[in-house]
Amino acid sequence: MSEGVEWALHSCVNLAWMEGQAVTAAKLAAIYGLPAAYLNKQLQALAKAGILTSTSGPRGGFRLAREPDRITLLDVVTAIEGAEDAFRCEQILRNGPSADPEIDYRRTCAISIAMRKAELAWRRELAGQTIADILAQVGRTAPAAASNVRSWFANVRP
Amino acid sequence: MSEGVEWALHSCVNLAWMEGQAVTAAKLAAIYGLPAAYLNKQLQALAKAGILTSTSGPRGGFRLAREPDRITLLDVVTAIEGAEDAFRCEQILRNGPSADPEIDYRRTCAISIAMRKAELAWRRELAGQTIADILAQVGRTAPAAASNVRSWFANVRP
DNA sequence: GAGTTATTACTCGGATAATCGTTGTCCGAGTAGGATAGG
DNA sequence: CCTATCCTACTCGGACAACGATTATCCGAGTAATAACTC
Repeated sequence: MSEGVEWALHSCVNLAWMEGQAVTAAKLAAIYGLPAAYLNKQLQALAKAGILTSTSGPRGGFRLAREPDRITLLDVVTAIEGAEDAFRCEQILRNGPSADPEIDYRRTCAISIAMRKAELAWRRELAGQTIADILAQVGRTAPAAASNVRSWFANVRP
Repeated sequence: MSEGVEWALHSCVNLAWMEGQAVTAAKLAAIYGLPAAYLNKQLQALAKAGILTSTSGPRGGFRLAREPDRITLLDVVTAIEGAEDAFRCEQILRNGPSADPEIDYRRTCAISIAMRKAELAWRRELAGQTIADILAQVGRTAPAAASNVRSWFANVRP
């Protein structure tokens, strides 16, 4: 899985803590020492997926497009990784001795079905967790994190 | 996910139908028109994981190392893809403003925990399905497949 | 002083390379079966 | 005819390239704040 997923999730959490204030890609990258231009690329993907909104020019940057409890982890992962399954059935049965050109083996092949079942379980788990859940969890285990991030963004050299 | 997973799973099913008779990598590849040398690589991984046994020389080949109901889909996927999680937490929090060198963020970071939870759901689903389950499912939907494969292996040019 | 305009610095956005993992290929080590020669 | 030895063909096993995706970088289009200028 792309490393950008981790960056995107942490960026969403940080943006949630900024409560609607726009933050530039450069600052979001600097907080963890990430390459700014590349993180920018990931944030663009999030914007294209409707998770973030972007504004250009001075005082511009990114902000969450909707409330944290409306953003699931699956939304973020799908925005970065794409919507297709990790296991993609190539229908190799079409070249086998029992092949039938009429059949769509992505729907009938027992292996494909079993793998898809596992993938759906994964997706269901991700869809059941939102950015708000992450915020709440961090609020319990590391209550200082939110204000630390806010003051860091306030004091960082522009 | 590597395409070799699909090949490995189908090969395991075909080997199960051969009931202990050794089949060469070349034949297993020819049945679906796959590159023989590359499939051989995947089968080696399965052998190293203890899922298959391999014998060299004439009349050699691969066979299942244990009964199909003792081989889970997770066993096969792990043998090909490796044991580490798809989402690997790089602990970027270590570079953040609230960093603590003592903390192992792979265990405490809320994002890491949430992603791991989804991954475990995926693994649980795969671990709950065996090659025998696939065989049973195919036996219901395409009863001719097993004998088709057996006669194909019997008649194929050596 | 207020409004308007030109400027300027800043930010995203997409186009462009570098790196790494997956995919694909090849040849050598080892083995088992069979042919062969001897008893 | 039986047995032991040699040989041959076959198969796995790991070492060696090619391709593609991910990772990383750079510069241009657009924008909003700012400063200057006019009335």
